[in-house]
Amino acid sequence: MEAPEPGPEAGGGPGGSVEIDPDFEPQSRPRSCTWPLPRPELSAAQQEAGGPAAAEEEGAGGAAAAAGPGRAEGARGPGAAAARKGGSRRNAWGNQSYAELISQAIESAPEKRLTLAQIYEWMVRFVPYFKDKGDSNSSAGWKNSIRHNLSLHSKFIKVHNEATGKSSWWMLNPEGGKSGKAPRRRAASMDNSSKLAKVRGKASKKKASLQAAPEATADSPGSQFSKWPGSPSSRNNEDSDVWTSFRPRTSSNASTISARLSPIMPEQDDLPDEKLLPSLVYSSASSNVPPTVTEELELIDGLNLMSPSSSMLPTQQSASGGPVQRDSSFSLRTQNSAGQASTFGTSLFNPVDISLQSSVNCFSGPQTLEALLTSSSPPPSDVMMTQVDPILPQTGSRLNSQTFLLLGGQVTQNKTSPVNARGKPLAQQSESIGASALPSMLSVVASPQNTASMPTLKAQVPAPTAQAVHLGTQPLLSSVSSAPFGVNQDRLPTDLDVDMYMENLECDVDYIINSDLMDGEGLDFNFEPILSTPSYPNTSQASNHTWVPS
DNA sequence: TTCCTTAAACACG
DNA sequence: CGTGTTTAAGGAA
Repeated sequence: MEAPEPGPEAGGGPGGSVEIDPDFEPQSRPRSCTWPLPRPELSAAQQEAGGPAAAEEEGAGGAAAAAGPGRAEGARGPGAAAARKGGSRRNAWGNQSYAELISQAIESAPEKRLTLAQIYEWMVRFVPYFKDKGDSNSSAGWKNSIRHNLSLHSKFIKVHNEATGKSSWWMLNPEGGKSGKAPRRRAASMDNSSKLAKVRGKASKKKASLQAAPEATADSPGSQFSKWPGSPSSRNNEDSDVWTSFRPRTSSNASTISARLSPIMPEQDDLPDEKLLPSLVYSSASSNVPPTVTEELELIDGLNLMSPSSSMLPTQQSASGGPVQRDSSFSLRTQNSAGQASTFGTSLFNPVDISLQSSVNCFSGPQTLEALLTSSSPPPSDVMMTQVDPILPQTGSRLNSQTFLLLGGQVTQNKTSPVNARGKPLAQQSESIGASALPSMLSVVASPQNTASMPTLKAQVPAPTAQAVHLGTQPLLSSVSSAPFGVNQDRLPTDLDVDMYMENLECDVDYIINSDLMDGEGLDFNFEPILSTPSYPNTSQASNHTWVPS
């Protein structure tokens, strides 16, 4: 039924269109990277094939056609065709599974979060196979599959997004459970890895119709804990709403935790199970954050978040972009904006990119997170600074934690909720704060460079999680190695050196690596390019990139 | 067997 | 209607 897709892609018309390359990254992406991401399968596929995207498409096309019709068989049917090539394309679009594609999509987003619609968009834009069928109309089965994958795998987490009124954000679970299962290891080490080890109980079974407990539908916004009591950071809470609501994914691994904790009562009873909780707890331990929150924080934290609302650093983007329309996220083609052309990547995802992430310790309060996550609203939209640069070679490990902690900590306090007076006062505020406060902290940190120097701080913070610092991310600059910080530097405290930046960057990278690849297990794929690719190919997504998937 | 895709039913706003 | 969740089935490695 929904396979009407016709032949568009397959045959016909498309012939010409074929190359999406040009398509998706017309000019905008050149350096910046709209979606910082690497082409999904292109690289891989191409690599193998060696060539011609066209071929790919064609193959795909054919496959596509087939796919529609026959359920399962469709999938592979085409495969044969593909197979002929190198023998690898599993699906019409390449080797990657939906889950992988989704991951890439999310990864590619500046903030690592995307709405369902955006994910679709991404698919359409980057994966040749879907290119033709994207858009509107027939929601091909692929969309269904996307949804299915999102829900199914614990590797994806859903974050409530109320600002846009759209659907929730989908993010990658730091430790995610790769596939729907696999409890993997729980973090034994307290370093940072703990994250949530989810265990998948899998007891789901039927939901029957209603009897399902309330928790089943965690949809309820955060009614229960959204407000979690006693917000530690009570300082601000004007907007506290629901922010990330974990998706309980009942049957999935996540469910475990969520089921247990989230369902109700953030109270302390959550400790029943020795296994999971501990992990969660650790993070929150220091603060009073309710378990639930903790969890979230953790997750989020892992991904990237920022610290308290104010923590942001100065940014510059705002200048150029000026008014970024946050909500317009969809306007993919926002290139128009005054020259910014940040490409839709930005816009697509969401203009607002936060920036700094803090670790849990900061406890910045849900609100913050919320804000950030939901980002659409009052967040410091403009803040952004570094971004992940592909370059940074080594891995710095995590010394930054302190840095970041510092920032976080202090900032946290400072901040408050000024709310905006104008439109995006926050930004301003942050700026100010950033300017004044940060510098000092930074300087402090900077000097030492090592952890050793700051015992105190460290002590304060439990820091296991502190790994992530990650500052904003903005494609805009994407300065990458070339002139990256120039801009930022302006605004940033002079105290810092490039090194600092580097460190930050490192963090990013490192962090990313950790989070994304961390397990390494199955993921070797993609994003790496980002990191590894030293220079952006600009448009060339087609060639180069040799990261081989294993 | 397990992983993955596809399809579809069902709930929710 | 779009989102999300979940179950089921078939195919491939």
